[in-house]
Amino acid sequence: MPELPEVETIRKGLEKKVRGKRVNKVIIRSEKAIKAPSSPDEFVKKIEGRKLSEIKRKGKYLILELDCKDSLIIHLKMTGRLIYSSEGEELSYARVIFIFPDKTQLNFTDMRGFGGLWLVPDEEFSNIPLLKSMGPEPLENDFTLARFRGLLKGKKGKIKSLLMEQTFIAGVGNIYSQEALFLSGIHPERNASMLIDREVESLYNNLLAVLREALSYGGSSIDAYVDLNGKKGSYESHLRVYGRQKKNCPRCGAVIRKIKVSGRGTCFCPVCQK
DNA sequence: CAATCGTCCTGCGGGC
DNA sequence: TGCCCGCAGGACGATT
Repeated sequence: MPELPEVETIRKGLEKKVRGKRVNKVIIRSEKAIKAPSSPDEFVKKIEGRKLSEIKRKGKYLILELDCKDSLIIHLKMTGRLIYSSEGEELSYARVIFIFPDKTQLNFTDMRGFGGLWLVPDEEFSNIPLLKSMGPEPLENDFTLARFRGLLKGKKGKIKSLLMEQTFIAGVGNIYSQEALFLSGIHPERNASMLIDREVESLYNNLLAVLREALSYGGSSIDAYVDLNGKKGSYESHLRVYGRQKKNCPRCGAVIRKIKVSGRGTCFCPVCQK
């Protein structure tokens, strides 16, 4: 499931491969993938002939600005992929295809079909409430320890659920919330209001560290994630607790446990994380 | 109001 | 061994 490091890897790929290109043709194979506008025909008409300008990211959303007032928003959810290929490739898998004049194309594929594309007026994002209420970007310079402390103030929920809330911090999901908590020695079910100063500082440092580290490896290929060239990330073999239930803790050797936190699978070391 | 639950979907793997 | 049930989960809407 692509989180910040994976989506950012794709964003960089898009910047390199498709930024500045004009979209000659749009093919929709799965109308369900088009979330806005309600008419897929309108989606096609508004994009064909337009040029892709800036490629941005907000949390786990990709924002492809067109050379008009509209932006193409993409969320990959669990199994969505964006694959850049030469024209004609990947056609049988793709739900939506964007074809460029240089005989290349951008394919949106999505096995489970939770992902989606929105074409919305620039910066309005009216159909996507979360884009308006998105929390701060953890890897930006203004995300300081003081700001993190401020965000936590008055928060009462389980720390792991809080980390995954996109309105709290942008782009953190099930993988990196678990990794950051492990590195900080904090049990995922601890109440956010009960963390002491030292733990908050540790969590801040480790969250940033694990996101940066994963980004440097091109993300983790959990589920279906690959980059724009169809290449897997290489961080999944470095994950310390995610998906490692019943295996040994890399730090103390104890058996890693798996529990449900707010209905989501969560791995942790019962010895290291208190 | 905040927390939790069900929903969408389908490939795969844990468990019998 | 082989098969199949249920797990996997981001975000949202409904519910309590």
